[in-house]
Amino acid sequence: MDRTIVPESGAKLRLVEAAEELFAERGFEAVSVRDITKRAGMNIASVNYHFGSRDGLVAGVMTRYITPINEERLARIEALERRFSGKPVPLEEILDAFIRPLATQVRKSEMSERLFLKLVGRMFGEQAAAMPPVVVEQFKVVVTRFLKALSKALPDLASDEILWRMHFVIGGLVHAMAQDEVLQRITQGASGNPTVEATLSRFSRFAIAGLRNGLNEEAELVEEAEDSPQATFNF
Amino acid sequence: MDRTIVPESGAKLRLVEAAEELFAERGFEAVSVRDITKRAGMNIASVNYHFGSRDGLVAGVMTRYITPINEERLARIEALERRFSGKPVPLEEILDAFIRPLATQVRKSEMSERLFLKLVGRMFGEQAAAMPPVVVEQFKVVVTRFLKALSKALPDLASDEILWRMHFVIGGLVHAMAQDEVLQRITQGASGNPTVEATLSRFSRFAIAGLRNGLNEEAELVEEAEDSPQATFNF
DNA sequence: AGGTCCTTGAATCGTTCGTTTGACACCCGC
DNA sequence: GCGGGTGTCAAACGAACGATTCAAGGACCT
Repeated sequence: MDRTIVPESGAKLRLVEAAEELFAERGFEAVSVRDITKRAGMNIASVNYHFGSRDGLVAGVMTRYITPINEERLARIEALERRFSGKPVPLEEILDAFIRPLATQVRKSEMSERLFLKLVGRMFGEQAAAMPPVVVEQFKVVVTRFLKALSKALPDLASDEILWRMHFVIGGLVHAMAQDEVLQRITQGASGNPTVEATLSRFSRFAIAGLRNGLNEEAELVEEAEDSPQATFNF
Repeated sequence: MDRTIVPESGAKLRLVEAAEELFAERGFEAVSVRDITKRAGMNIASVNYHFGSRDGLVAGVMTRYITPINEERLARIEALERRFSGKPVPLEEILDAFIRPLATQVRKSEMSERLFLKLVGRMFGEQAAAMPPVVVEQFKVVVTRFLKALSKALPDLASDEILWRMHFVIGGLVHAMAQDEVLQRITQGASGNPTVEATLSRFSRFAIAGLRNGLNEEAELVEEAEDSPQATFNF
């Protein structure tokens, strides 16, 4: 028994693939090992044999999907910093390096686009606390790296503020990915069936504006009252 | 037995209050009726007696918290439209009418600020599908009403696009509320312990910029390639 | 052919879950 | 003072859960 996280043997692979689909469809907590092994056409004991426990399988699924995304993020941001050789990388490029890996990895997946995005979205929405330490550590590296790049791109913003805005960005991203049926229900299907590319593109434009908020603007339209900017959130 | 949604009798109230705290702390699915009745100091059967089922209690909790928020949202947007008498309401005011009720209702709550926001955040993040029909219907009204106001405030934006951006806004809001420990962990506590007001204020500024993106801008800094704006999300 | 290791099979473990039951106490109007 | 709701109680229900057990299979090497 090799209890490696990323599966290679056929049996482990079949289990993760069955688990992925079910997790994406119903959520992590609503799927039992019996559901998973049934879909995979395997015995109930196989999960515990190959992954040690149900949590081990969950960790395997998460690692399998988040690791390549974060690796591509790091590769992209490093390439950008090399390309701009010390100079600040434009905000658009940084955010692109953060979001685009979701689109490129979805193409490599066996799952449909919709299920893939739901799965990744659910990982943050429901199971942020259950992420395997390897993934958490990797995510810390990603955040640190991107924070540094963002600080150079937005020199007038405190790093606290950048972190907050990144937090909002991630939230919108996760929500948009995992809760698409909310939008479908509210709009009664008026928004069509957008592709992953289109949705992420739409989101990118939204997020960039939010990240850059308050900078590089003429402030000619913001008729805000400037008094007590901290005591109220009336802008 | 009165199986009304919003509790009035002492016993029902004690149950919802105990349930609220536990749901906020651990999430909806991780709390059993035994946990709830134990904290409330009541018998296991009391949940089924007073609410019909565990789901009935969940619905009661949701209704109790979301209903006043949505009612205040509607009251605020109607007051704004009256005040501006047909003219477009400024975007800042609209978003304020959407977000501020979270802050005003949190003050009326018995729970701590942090738990309250986590609870409301979890309702959308985990349990969007389990919302009682009353709340869903009310939320549709809110969305419709705010969409109309936003369409007038952002006349150059298609209503599809506005809906998408509202979706992103709600996602960021939910994520910021429910997943605050993610930020805490990543920043290692460097961001301090912000108040609800400060967090919502910070978020409002972010969201307004995202909503207004592409409009009222000089576009002097956006060095985007204008070709094939749909096929890629590289801006 | 025999032996070893890896993998699967069916059955079952103990636990926890939401829910139900039936007895018991209380209160209040007739 | 007495019957009929109303609420609470301990106890138990059946179902589902993750995990474990142990025997049997099967591949591979000597």
